[in-house]
Amino acid sequence: MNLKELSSQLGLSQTTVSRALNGYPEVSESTRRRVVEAAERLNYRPNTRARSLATGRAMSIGHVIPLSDRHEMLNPIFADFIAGAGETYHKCGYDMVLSIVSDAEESAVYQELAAKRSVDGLIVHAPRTGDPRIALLKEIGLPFVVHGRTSSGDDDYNWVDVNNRRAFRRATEFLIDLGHRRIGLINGQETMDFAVRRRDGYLGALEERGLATDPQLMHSDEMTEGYGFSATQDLLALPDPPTAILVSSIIPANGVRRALDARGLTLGRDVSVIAFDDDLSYFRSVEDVPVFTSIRSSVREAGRIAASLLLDIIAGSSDVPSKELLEADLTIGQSTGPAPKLRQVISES
Amino acid sequence: MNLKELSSQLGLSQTTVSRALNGYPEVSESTRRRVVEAAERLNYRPNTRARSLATGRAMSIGHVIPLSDRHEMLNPIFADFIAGAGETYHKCGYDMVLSIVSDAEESAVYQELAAKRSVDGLIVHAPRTGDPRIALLKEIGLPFVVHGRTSSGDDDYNWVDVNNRRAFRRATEFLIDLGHRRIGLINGQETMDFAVRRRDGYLGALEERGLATDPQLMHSDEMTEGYGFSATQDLLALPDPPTAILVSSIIPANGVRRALDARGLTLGRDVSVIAFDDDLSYFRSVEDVPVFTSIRSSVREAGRIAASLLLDIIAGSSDVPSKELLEADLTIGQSTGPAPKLRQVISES
DNA sequence: TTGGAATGCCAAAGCGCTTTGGACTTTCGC
DNA sequence: GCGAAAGTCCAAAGCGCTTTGGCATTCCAA
Repeated sequence: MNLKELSSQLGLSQTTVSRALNGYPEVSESTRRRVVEAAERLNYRPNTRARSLATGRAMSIGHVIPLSDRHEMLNPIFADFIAGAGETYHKCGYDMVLSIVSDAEESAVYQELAAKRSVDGLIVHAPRTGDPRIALLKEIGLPFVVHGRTSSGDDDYNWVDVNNRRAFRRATEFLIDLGHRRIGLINGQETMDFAVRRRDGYLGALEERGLATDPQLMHSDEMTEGYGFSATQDLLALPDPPTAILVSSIIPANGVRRALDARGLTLGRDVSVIAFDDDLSYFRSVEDVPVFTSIRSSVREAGRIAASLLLDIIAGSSDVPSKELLEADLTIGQSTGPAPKLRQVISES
Repeated sequence: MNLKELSSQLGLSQTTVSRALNGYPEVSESTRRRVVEAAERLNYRPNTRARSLATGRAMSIGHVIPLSDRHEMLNPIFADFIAGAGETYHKCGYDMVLSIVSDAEESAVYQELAAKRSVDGLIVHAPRTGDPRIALLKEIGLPFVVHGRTSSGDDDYNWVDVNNRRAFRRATEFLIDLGHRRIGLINGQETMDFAVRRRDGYLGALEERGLATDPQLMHSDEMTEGYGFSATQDLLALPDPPTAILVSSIIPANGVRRALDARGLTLGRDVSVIAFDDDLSYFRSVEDVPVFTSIRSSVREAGRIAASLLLDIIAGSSDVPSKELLEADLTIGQSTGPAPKLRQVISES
């Protein structure tokens, strides 16, 4: 069923049927009703490819998901982010086209998507510090929104990000207030911009409070469960191990807990842990008091926001560059408590 | 840069340029080289929408990901599956269009994708028992491949699935061989077909070995970390608790371990655990001996297979219906050991 | 030489839609 | 009663590509 057939069945011109369906004013209410009813009945939907060709708008948004070269891993964060973005697209009649490519191919894919005109805009995932993609995309001229930021001087692009620095500063201060003096950091890969900001927040709080920083307390890698486990093992093996650990994601945090359990240490008593929680659906706590004290920010919500920002930009109804900084909130769970020494003092008094 | 411009720059007709780029024989090698070189230099790519309109092929595959109505959750399995499928599409010049929709909208979305002609085929995720989508898609007439199966009588469709029944039968037998007599099952939602097959495998092994089955030992729900935790708590609270637990995914398995730790029980000694491991990248073990004894089957590989099967079907180069049953292998890790009583007997002798 | 196949190229139609630029009819103010 | 202004509809062009059908030219066997 196509427009020609439909309009001939209705005894109307293609023009009128098209206008009727697209809500143009120059068609009478009675014929519009007739057209809409017939379209419904015959299950007519305009062919997207033809429509796109005629309008020049692809009606779809590209997401290019980088696959870590070293490990071929797909960060679970993407799944939730994309779920959020997808909701928005669906509401606005856009499609989402997903390319999963290795780092090396990534810029070629951007070029291609633009040249082939198969998307009207792009979401950029997982920006690195000084990420060359931003300059590339500006040159290409396709509207884009970055999930995260990149710390090169140029801030003239659209982004949606969590206030990572502030979040980690606050979490660190919270631990310091609890009496912790040696605090470990199990960070994400510090080629990623978000990881750098988190480290900055952590270091900033330590310095401000006059505490020593120690490279031995700081780990950085891809945020897997296994990494959380082995980094914690390393931290606990130090001559002067930390009494608290800051973890960059809920997934390695599971590994942290496993390492503590293996050592017979109790989470929240012997070692305090704060995790950054992207509110990944399948890890959401069921308990009244969440397992982990965490800095929380819904990555799905970020997806929704980034998507509607991008659609606004494409529609021309948004000032550019457009930036959105989301705050994360600190939720107290079972995994934090006073530093052990302090705890002793308290119980002795 | 479009075809008209490119061909006028080359002083050739659009026909010839198009044929040159698409590898048709009726163009001389020398002009073909000239054309290819110019296209390269001017960064020309055919407009996908125009090309699709002309050829009638959308050159993209739809994935409709259902969002659980109750929890708005996105199963992390999808991420890895899609990563695998994406690789295949990318290699073959196809795009992947992703729709994330709530259960209720799902069939409407299929109808729409078909009527709008925006995809050449579909992958069906997470089939339920007697899933109505299969009949629907047959009626619609769009090629499709199901990831998993559905147990209604009709088996006349394309699918890629893991041999869930066999996998759970083997895992159960393995535990029985270790002396376990009461074995818990922490299954996925049993509205899902895969979960039913797993339960069947588990029950089949018990019955064959003459062991009693006990509904109290069987849990079924969405496979979150929290569910693994609370189901384990319930199991341990039974008057006659299980000495071994079979878990349907690595994610609730983390919750299982947490519950055991909380009770002061040691994984693999006090309670044995086997998890079904979809080989989710971010949970892959780093240890030499994996943490969990598991039945493993790469869901990413399943994605690759399903995608290339679908492309073959679209190309007409595959017999239909086409079915692929993948076997899962049992990998012995640290989480299993002889049943506690037996262990006593062994150490006393 | 010459007829017939290759070879190498092109003009134009067509994919299914939107949109431009009328054309015809009705309504309305004066 | 008449011109202007709405109101309602349509034919045809055009989006950028592929593909059909055909036209020259060259090559070779007869």
